[in-house]
Amino acid sequence: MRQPDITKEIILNKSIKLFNTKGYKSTSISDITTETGFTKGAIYRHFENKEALEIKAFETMMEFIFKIMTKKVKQEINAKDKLFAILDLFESYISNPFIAGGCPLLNLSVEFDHTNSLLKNNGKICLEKMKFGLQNIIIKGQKYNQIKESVDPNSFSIIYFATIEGGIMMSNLNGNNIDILLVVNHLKSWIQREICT
Amino acid sequence: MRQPDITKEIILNKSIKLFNTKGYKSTSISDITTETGFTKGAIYRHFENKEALEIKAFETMMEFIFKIMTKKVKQEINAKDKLFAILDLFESYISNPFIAGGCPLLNLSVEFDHTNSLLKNNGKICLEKMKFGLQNIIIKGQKYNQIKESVDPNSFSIIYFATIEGGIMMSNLNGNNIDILLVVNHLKSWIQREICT
DNA sequence: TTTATTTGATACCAATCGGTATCTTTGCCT
DNA sequence: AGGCAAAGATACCGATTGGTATCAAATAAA
Repeated sequence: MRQPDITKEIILNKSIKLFNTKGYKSTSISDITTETGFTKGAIYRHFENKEALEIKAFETMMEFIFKIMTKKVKQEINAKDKLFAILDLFESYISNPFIAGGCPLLNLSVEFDHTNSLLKNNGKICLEKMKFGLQNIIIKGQKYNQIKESVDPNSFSIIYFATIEGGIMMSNLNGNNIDILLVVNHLKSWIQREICT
Repeated sequence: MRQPDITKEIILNKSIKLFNTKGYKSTSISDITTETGFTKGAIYRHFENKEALEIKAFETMMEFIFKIMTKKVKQEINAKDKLFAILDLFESYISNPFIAGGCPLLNLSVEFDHTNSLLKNNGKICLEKMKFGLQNIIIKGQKYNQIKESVDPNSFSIIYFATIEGGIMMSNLNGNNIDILLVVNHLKSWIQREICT
């Protein structure tokens, strides 16, 4: 029974897994055929070329992450709990990742470091979007007197995100979640002491 | 005038540049031939295969970084200044990097994420070595009453290093040193307030 | 100056890369 | 049931991959 929509979804999901673990360039079309069980004919029917598949894969991953984060954030009512909820998501990232292979944004930023590709630009946009979301938590928190007035939303978002990413990198290299756990707890204590009222 | 030692050094140095900017897998032998002006014959005379060249390149990069860091650290006499000296090294990393293409350890950890290659293991060892050096600064600092007794050397080294790596990643993606500068200043203020006596 | 050895250039190899043209099969529509 | 468009399999393409065998030139040893 042929189900083209499902076929496309399988190709996309398996590609996501491969791209985010092996890397974009290191994943060949035949890697995808062996992983999906479909042939090149099927892949190239649903996606114009490899780059289009890469872009769609990255976009899908980031949308997925944003969706999870937004949901968790909306469940909390005050700024501190929102920031903590995001940290809790990453705490067990290595042992129980919502996407295999680490942070797609980190992976992309390293692999397409030197290039001027479309994909790198999409990464930049996602980083901005991420920062924007974090800044909003701070700004709203300040409005309701939950966050100190002295906190700069832009600086905070950069430090918060950079620290998480570094923790993911180290945990990924070590193959356990000791490092990310430490980093998350450190951020929590910092937020409690220096950021919240 | 043939100078085999210099030839080998040129091949190694150009490979370092290419591996750390384009990535190991994405750098082909012919990339190296065009960059060096030498042919495959020359490359394979001096290095057994591509993997051997990759390993030697990574080793050389890390030795270089360790040497610079050790020198800077030894120039300072107390723990706070040692920690600050390392941060100063990274502060202008993007605009004036000592190795092009970002942190070799970060790059390697992302590219060889899923593998069990020799190279990834070398990365793990370097991370441990880096942590060991940072821990030593803390332990000696505690001995001379420069660092609070309550500071755990292991946790500190992880948080310190992770935060720097995250800053490098973001600055690399954005193509400027705004992010790493912010991260460095944040770490300095944290060290001043929470780590030093 | 002749000989031997090292160095690096040349020409090739099979395997794999991303991509395409073509063909069979499937399932929907009339 | 018959026709037809869409879906996916097959077989191929030129280019590039890491790697090797061989050869010429340059240097060192005699």
